[in-house]
Order: sequence, then structure tokens, then C-alpha cells
Amino acid sequence: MPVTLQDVALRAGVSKSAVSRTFTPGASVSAKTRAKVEAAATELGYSPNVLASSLTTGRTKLIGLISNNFANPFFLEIFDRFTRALQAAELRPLLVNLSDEGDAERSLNMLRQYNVDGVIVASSSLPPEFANMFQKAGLPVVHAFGWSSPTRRADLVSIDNTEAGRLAARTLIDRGYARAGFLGGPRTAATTGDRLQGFTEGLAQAGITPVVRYAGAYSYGSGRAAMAEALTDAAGVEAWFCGDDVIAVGAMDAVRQAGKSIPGDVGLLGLNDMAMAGWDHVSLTTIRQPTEDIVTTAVGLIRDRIADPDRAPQRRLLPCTLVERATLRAAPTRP
Amino acid sequence: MPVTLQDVALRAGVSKSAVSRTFTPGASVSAKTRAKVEAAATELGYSPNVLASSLTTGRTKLIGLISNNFANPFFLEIFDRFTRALQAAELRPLLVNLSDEGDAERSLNMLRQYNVDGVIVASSSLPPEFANMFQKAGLPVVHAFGWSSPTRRADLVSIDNTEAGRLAARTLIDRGYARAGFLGGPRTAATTGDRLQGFTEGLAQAGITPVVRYAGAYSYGSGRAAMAEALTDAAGVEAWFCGDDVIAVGAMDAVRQAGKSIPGDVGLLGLNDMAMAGWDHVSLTTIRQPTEDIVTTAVGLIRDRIADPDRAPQRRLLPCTLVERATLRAAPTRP
DNA sequence: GCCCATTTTGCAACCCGTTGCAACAAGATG
DNA sequence: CATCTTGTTGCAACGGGTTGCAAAATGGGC
Repeated sequence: MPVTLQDVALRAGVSKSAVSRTFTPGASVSAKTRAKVEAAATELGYSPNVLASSLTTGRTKLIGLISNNFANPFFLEIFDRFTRALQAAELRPLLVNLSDEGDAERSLNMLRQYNVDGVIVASSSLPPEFANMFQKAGLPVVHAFGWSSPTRRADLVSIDNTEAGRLAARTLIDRGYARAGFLGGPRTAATTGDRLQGFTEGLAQAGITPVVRYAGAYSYGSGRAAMAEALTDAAGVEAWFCGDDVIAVGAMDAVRQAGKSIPGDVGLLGLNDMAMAGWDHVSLTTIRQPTEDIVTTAVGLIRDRIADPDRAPQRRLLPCTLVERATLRAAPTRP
Repeated sequence: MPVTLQDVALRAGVSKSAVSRTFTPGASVSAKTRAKVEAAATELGYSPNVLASSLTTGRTKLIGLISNNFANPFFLEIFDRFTRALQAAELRPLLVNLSDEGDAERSLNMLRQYNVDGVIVASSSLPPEFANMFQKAGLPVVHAFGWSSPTRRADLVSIDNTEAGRLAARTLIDRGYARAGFLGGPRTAATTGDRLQGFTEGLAQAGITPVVRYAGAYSYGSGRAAMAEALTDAAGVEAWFCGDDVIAVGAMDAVRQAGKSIPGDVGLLGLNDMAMAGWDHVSLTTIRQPTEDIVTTAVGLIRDRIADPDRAPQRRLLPCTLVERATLRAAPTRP
């Protein structure tokens, strides 16, 4: 039923090649033929079959968009931006949910079956093996929002997590907090370690050693549970740097549940600046990731790498900034 | 570089056909050949190229997953479920973000270029033209989470929105609210009308006529703005049935901002039961959509329709239930 | 061991495009 | 007008599979 190249060729009275070339940018066609072909094409409502052409060109314009963070509202914003950015670049996101997929092999396989041109891994908590596999299979990979190991050979774009940790430390010190805590994301997340390191380094300058706790996942429930425990466990902490906004929101509820006030009794600092952090009843003071920049950079990187698979791996670390809201006390005014 | 059918055939000492048939369920192959082929295949790490086979079979196992609700956290849960359900059915979601895509034609075109087997529209606020176009193009379409017009020829799965409206009405009446309001989603959303109708009908039985307001979008900001206005505009309303949880959360903040208490001064009833509705500080009383059921039903419908494109359009209306939390006052105990 | 009905198998054409190559046309140059 | 460029065009092979068809192999019954 669908209109094929052949149909258009017949209609326009030219060869298949002529039609094909009309739709191939940079190919050699005379203005006359092109006109004939285009007329026939619009008349028939023809549009070339990407999949068929991928057979010979090896390009599908399909990008695997991989994540396992489907419980974190921040990632809805990320998906929003990625889908738009990819669409704008004439690429198509094949969304892969790795939440309950223990088997890396299977996912890799499926992406290869579809001949994806590249893979964007949007997650900080995916096990390293995934990245490795994709690369071994010769698939261009870019990591966004996570990762850190300089040994990896994949492209990377994210904030400088160590620097974010330092910024968090400076912020808490500025506000006069003397007893600080780190409520990280999952231990296995690549970013968690870097943030902790920066945080610890930064605090060290004020002679402070942070209490360290971890949430089991990037989710409200995990943040809440971890904080509930920490409140009895590490009661003296005045302010917590949380590994992520959604964890911070969970923590916030645990604190209030325990009858303590924010930021009076306990201060909270998040990371991401998801939309919800700005909602009235949340008003989370947080470190903002430049989401839009990260996404457009990631899309740019994947295009570049597809064009030149052998180029050296790129690392783009973008700066993050503090967003002042209501979960940390104000800096004491200096006389 | 990738392993092809040919390679496996050579290795196994059989013809291409034999290999192809080994991987085609229901084809005629002897146990012996199958064994040989499978051995060779695993040895070489072969997996068939879906795209190549789609050329002859006409099936890509690609499903367009279309939405424009990227500001509503509820949809992250929906995407989570859809991706899992599709993956489990050996289908792949090609995610299409229609948020800023005014041009239906363009999206349709791209979906056709990729030969998607079908389309799932997950949104209640997409203009009707989309559905029409897909269908005219002969693409199997199923609508999930929205729509209602019985004149459409697409498959539909959602809650019974009129019934949901009635349930909301009954609930408010039970709690003794005499002055009720309806804070709907966008006027253009197909579901909004149905819910209002059911709500109005239900209230009529108690002789109540609802005040009606609309939010401009399914988002926190719209809900908040609409409620802020309504609070001065329609100050007498004791309880509002909101078109959606995220709108309700926005409304909640507007109410608190105005110095009123919930549910003391103003009652709120949401719809969806997104995860966040259950968070401590939200505790939204809401009407629950059976999300999981809707999703699995939608995936089932799309498979069936792909198998038999000519069958009569299906409508599956699933029941919804009230989830009691903290934004409506309790029903007065009857002696 | 022979004959017939069933399976199994391979050949070759086909799905829808792309592309190297050679043939060809048109325009420039002398 | 002949010759050389340069630009256009069609042919045919190819990419990685599927499938109708006929030939070959297998199995069963006697």
C-alpha cells in the first residue's frame, strides 16, 4: 500500500536512481529531473523509507535512550528535553527502560537488532558493564547526567560532581553549619562518590568531617527512609547535603514527621533543581544542574561521534549553581 | 562487521533459508538443522536484523508512543509502565514528544518513515486531528488515558470519565459539602467534558450546581494560577474536584498561600493517584486510575489490532476507585 | 525393498532503497 | 566544428533478510 521509490520513478518517467538522488542531499541531479521527481513525489505522497535505506547506508537515525530512573520526577524533564533535542536533530529516541532488566546482554542485543546509530545513557546509577558492552559492540555511547571514571572510553557530559560537592560544602559553611551530613544516592552510583569527595574536601577546610549516609535509590521513599534512620542515628547533624532533589524531598518529610522544623532544626540542600523543587510547599534550596545545556551537549556529542567514531573520548563538565530557597538558613550577615 | 544470516549459514553448512526459518517461529525446520544453526549462531553471536526483515514482513515491532504531557509527573509513571509492558511484549517504543509540535503531518510522516507497526497515544489533551491522521494513514491507533468521543474509530482504553465525575460528586456529597467546584484540565481535553458532565449529574441529585473553572494545562503552575483566581472569584466553594493530581497540588499551594487550611476551609479531590499524591506532605485524596491495567490493556489492544487491522474498534472503560487521604474532611458519622 | 505422503531443504526472486560504474548529454574551449 | 570537461543519468549489484516453489530427503505402510 505505501508508495515506493519505484512508484515515483514510474510516475516521473525517470529511473529509481534519479528519485533516490533527488532525496539524497548533495547528490547529482539536474534541476529539471528534480522538479519532475518532486512533483510526482508530492502527488503520490511519497516519503522515503528510512529503514530500507538504512540497509545500505548503515544509518537509522535511531538513538537508544537508556535509563533506569523512572521514579525520579527530574527524569521526566530530562526525557522531555532529550526527545525534543533529538527530534530537532532529526534523530529518533528509542526509549529503553532498564529498571528491571538485569540482563545487559539482552538490551544490547535489542539495540543492535534495530541498528541504532548511537546510545545515550541518561542515568548515574547504571552499572558500568552496560557502557562497556555498548562500546565493545562498537556503538557510539554518550553518558549524560552521571558517570565520572576517567578510564571509560565513552563520551561524557555532566556537571563536575566533585565541584558540586565543594559548592555544597562552601554553602553549608557560609551558613554557619558546623555539623554536616551527606545523604547520598545509591552507593553504586558513579556520581555519589565524586560528590562526597568534593563535599568532604570542602568541609575539611573548615575542619568539619561529614556524617555519611546513603539512600538505596533515587526515589522519595528511599530518601525518606534513609533520613528517618539518620535522625536517630546521627541526630546531631544540622544540615544535610542530599544526593538528589527527590531524595531531599523524601528527607524533608522524614524530618517533619519527626517533629523537627526546616530549616530551623535541620537544613537540607538538594541537587538537580527539578521543577518541583520550586513548588511553594517544597521550596528546596538546591544545586542546579544546567539540564538544557547537558542535553543539547549530549545530542551534539552523539552526532559528532557518529560522524567520527574514532575520535578521542570527550568529557564535558558543566558548571552548576546554587538556587536559594527555603531549606537552609540564611548566611549570617557579617558586620 | 556485524554477523549476518549468510555468515551463520556458511558456518552451519546450510542455506540462508534454513537459518532464517530457524529464527522464524512456526517455520518448518528439522531438529537436526535447528541444532546446527543454533550452535553456529551462538558461536558467532548472531541475532537477526529486525529492520532488514521488516522489509519483507512489513513488521518492525516499533510502536510510536506519543504524548505531550511532559510536565505532569504522573506521566513518568505512565512512560515507565508503557516501556516495560512494550518491552515485555517484544515491542519497542519510539517516543514522540508532541509538546511543541504543531504540525501533525510532520510527526505522522516520521512515524511512517520508520514503518511503526502501531501508535499509542498517551494523552488526553491532543487535538483530534492527530488520531484522524494516523488512522487515515492506515496506522493502528490506540488511545490511552483520555479521549471519549464514541465517533472515533480508534481503540480506546481509559477510565470511565463520566463515572469518575459521578464518583467525585458522590464523595463530596457524602462529606457534606454543599458548595462544590470543578477545576478542570484544559477545556480542549476530551476527558474534561466527560468528567464535568458526570460531576454535574451526580451533584444534581443533591440539588447542587458546581462552580466551574479550568486550568490551562496539566501542570502545577496552571493549577496554582487557576485556583488563585478562583479563590477570589468563587470564594464560597467548599470543595473542588480537580481535573488531575498535579493541578490539585498546584491548587493546594494556592489555597495555602491564601492563608486557608485544607481540608478545614477548602477541600480538594484529585484524579490519577500519581505517586506523589501519597507523599506525606501532599496526602491528596484522589480518584485512582488503574494505571497498570490501562497500560497492559493498551498494549494488548495494539497487538490485537496489528494482528487484525479491520476488527471493530474496541472501547475499554476501566473502573476507578477513591483513595482516602487528607484533603477532604471525613464523612460525618451517621448515628 | 518399494511406493507414496510428508517434511525438510535450497534456489532464486523479492522487499525498498543506495551507489559504483559506464554511457551519455551538454556546455566550454580552441 | 571537433575535442575536452563537467555534469547527469540508468543499469545492475548490493544490503540482510523472507518466502513460494520445486526438488530432495525422510518416514510409514505393506
